Amino acid sequence: MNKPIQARTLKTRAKLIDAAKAVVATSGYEGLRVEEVVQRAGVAKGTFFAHFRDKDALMDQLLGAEMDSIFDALDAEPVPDSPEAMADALGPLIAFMTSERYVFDVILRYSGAAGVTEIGPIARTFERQFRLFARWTAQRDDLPPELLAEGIQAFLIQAMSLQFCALHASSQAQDRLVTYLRAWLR
Amino acid sequence: MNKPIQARTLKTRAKLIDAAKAVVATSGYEGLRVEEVVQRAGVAKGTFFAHFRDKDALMDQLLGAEMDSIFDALDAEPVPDSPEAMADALGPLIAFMTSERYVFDVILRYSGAAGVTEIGPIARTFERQFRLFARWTAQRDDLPPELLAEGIQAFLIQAMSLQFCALHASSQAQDRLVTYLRAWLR
DNA sequence: ATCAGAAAGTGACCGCGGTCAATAATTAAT
DNA sequence: ATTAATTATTGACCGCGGTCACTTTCTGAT
Repeated sequence: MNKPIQARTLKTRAKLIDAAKAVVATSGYEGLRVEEVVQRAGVAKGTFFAHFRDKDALMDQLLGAEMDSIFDALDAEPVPDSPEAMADALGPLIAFMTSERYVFDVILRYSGAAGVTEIGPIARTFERQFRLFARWTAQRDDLPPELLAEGIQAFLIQAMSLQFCALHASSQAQDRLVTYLRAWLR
Repeated sequence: MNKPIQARTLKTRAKLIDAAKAVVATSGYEGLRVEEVVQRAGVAKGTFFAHFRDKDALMDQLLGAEMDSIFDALDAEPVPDSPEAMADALGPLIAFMTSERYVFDVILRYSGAAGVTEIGPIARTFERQFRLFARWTAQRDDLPPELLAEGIQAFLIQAMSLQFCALHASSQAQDRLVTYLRAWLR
């Protein structure tokens, strides 16, 4: 019933998030160290883990927020009318998700519900993604939009995964995605 | 030119692998600790890392070997003639890859070339998988088998990923895969 | 104002993956 | 057989994520 969140708590959490963003800005997501975050925030290490279950939970927040802003922009755009337009619209998302190998791994790991318990920010963005893709394919009558949307999700992951193979050059993910979508939405 | 591998080296490596398998048998892949492996093998910790770049490299070996034996069986089977038959044939692979969340994560992480440098056992099994799927779809004339094979790979990953979502019951991965394949191979 | 109980914060400590200078075993050349 | 060079092994040590018994701060009741 009564759960009065103390102002102190919000302040500390904000300090931690701000510090984390600053660290990411200079060292990247992979280079983030909890110790450095708490130093910048001016709190003890234990405090960090009172606010985040573990380091991944912080990543979940940071990456989820970043992806949310990307989806905000995507939701505002008109429905793309071709595989090329779709892949084009997904450019920013692809760029972010493949910006670091570590980022891609964390997002994949959290794309489903993280634990069995709680659904985090990243998992929520995958629901947004699903709804977006279902909207993009809503006017089709050959297959249900939900199925088409899941397919697009699968191909998007596939295209980005191949990005990290030594064999494939970078920034080709969009091209591969176009090939997949042409076949899937034909 | 001359790279005479000492007999001692092979013996130590075998001891490490055997010890690792024993640990996995009792504690699972996730429960494996390098310290316990070296204790069982009767060598020092440093020796482990002289034989494997890191813990993941050992996992690469272990998981890759396990998957290889699964593909040996798959290669011997006749080409499945329906989505149901395909999903059925993939049962053992799905069961293994989703046996532990940790296993699934490691396999995904190593499915592409691990580093830029070397292509490991797990990555090799994905090439086998690709060739197998291309063989399964070789007689079709609507789309190139390579593309169809990549699609099957994508949907297989998608089906297994959803397995780990809190929302979806277990052992449904095969059913989902059938739905995907019906649409993809229609 | 005072005090009890709850919530937030602290930092020494632990577990475990990974490193490296030193040492031991092996091989090849004389 | 002796020696020199190479290769394998060792274990003390480090980095970093995560824990927990304890202290400090807050809040609401009297």
